[in-house]
Amino acid sequence: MDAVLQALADESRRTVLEILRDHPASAGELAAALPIARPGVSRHLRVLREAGLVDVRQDAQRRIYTLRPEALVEVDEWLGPYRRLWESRLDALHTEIARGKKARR
Amino acid sequence: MDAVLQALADESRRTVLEILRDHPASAGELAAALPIARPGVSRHLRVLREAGLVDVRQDAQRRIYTLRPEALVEVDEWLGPYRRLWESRLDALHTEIARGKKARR
DNA sequence: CGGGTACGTAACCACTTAGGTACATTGCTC
DNA sequence: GAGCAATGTACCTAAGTGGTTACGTACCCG
Repeated sequence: MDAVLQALADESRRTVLEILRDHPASAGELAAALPIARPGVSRHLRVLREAGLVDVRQDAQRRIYTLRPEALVEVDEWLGPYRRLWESRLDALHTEIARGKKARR
Repeated sequence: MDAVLQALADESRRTVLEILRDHPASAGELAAALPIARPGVSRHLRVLREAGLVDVRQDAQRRIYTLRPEALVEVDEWLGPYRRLWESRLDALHTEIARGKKARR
């Protein structure tokens, strides 16, 4: 969990994920899509790899990265207890609005 | 979003949120629950405040912090497109398992 | 085998961050 | 107003992070 959130805290890494959400991509492709140089991207990819957010497969000289969305399940689960809270708040808000409408009649 | 994820990347700050999930707490209480000194906690709280994750209310000398779970809606929304992916993967896995069972008969 | 391609890693620098100690501030109480 | 309690801020230091350039390595192709 910690590794995943740590990885997500950097925008460049989130961008990588967004690209991989569409299709697998080589390290070079990803580097081309980011405003930083290749070695930096390489390190970003390492972080994502170690956090379990991506998989790599080798194709001759190229390394093809693919998304492993399962890793985000952890975040989703962490969110669970908070989700209940904000949902009940939203419910309260809706009730309030409904009451407001009634009162305004 | 960035501010929120940045805040969540630190474990101490997540711990603060977990405490506040149960009940509002003063800065002092939170400091007592963490392994770091009060000034550090104060700074963590500032990050959380600026990310919109907590609210503060003043009660004499004390500052009472309360959770603002709505801020996490952003994370939940960001997760959306990935959730679809991992859910479809899990579906595929279940299908695979079902097929395996059939084959083993 | 020589050369080009696609990566990753090492070394280095600038900047940020987390923690601690010391101090300032605010508000109650006597 | 003096004194104590609760908290935030300033300042310092150690450690981590992101970026770059230079270099090493594996692989295909002629």
